[in-house]
Amino acid sequence: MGRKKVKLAWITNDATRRTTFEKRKKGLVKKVSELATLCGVEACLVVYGPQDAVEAEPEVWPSPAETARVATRFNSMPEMYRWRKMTDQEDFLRQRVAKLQDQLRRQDRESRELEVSLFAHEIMAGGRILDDADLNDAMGLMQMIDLKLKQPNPLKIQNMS
Amino acid sequence: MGRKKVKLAWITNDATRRTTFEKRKKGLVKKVSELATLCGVEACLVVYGPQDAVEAEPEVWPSPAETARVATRFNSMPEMYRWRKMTDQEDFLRQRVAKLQDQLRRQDRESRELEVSLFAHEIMAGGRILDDADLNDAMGLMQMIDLKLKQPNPLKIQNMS
DNA sequence: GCACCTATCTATAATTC
DNA sequence: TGAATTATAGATAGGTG
Repeated sequence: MGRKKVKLAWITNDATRRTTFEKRKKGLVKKVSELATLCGVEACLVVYGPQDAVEAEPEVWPSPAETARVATRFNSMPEMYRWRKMTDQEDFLRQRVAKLQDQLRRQDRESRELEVSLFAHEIMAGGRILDDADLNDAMGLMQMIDLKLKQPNPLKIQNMS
Repeated sequence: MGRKKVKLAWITNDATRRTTFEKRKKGLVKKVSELATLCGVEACLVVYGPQDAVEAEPEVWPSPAETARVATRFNSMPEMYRWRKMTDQEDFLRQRVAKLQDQLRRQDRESRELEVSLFAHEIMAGGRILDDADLNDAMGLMQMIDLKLKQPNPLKIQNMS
């Protein structure tokens, strides 16, 4: 995407490599955020600076808290590629959710998706004061979790962390 | 980058959104790998599929093992150190969140129930089955939310995981 | 739905200030 | 040294079979 085609190999020139790094890192963050927004999916990106750099802080998207959450979720699923099968319970939940999602789409799809995103982000990021309405959301979630806990669960997966 | 300029917002059309998701995810993986090669840096990318998808397998680069390593490295960093350089992303998130909060306030009781269900689904979609430890974590989260509710906004970011 | 196509839009390499 | 500028390579939205 520039004046010349670039060979896909380590850039030996220090200045060029550093410039390229900063430019592409920025573009990458933008792309990841776009994907998350456009498609409403969860994603995270971690880019460490050069090893020789004094500041070894990584560029992260989205916020570190969110990233840590996604990363933890990833790490806690050593057998993640076997999640095809699901319990009757989970199936039921998915059906219900699917139905709910249909309703969502009929009403106010856009805003609703954004709301869910907001709620998840906010709860995890913990960056602001939650109002009563939010508390209700959280309470509702807690009830659901609690309910699920109290039901027999035939497919118990170990959590590594 | 196509026939038309795309609005940076959730794509409502299911087919379009899915196509875009697959295309961009692929492009993103390529970009991340290029950055790592060209600049000799460590980086990782995790992209989850739509929450309503049955297969909850995330797209991961580099290999899952490598990603887990980078993610672990990230998670093991001291908290404050991690937060330092996130100003831009945080501001971005906050702006988005502020806008979303407005919409959130307009929701009626019924829609709230749907949101909670969807949020719960997001958790379930990860394939996790909550156990007692998870419940305790959630309870802790709730306490924290409650605390925040009763205190003036400290504008302090905290890690809840 | 999926693979391929290509007009356009973006990202960015090289260059300039 | 770094912030613009510009020319191109690259990514991709909408279309086709």
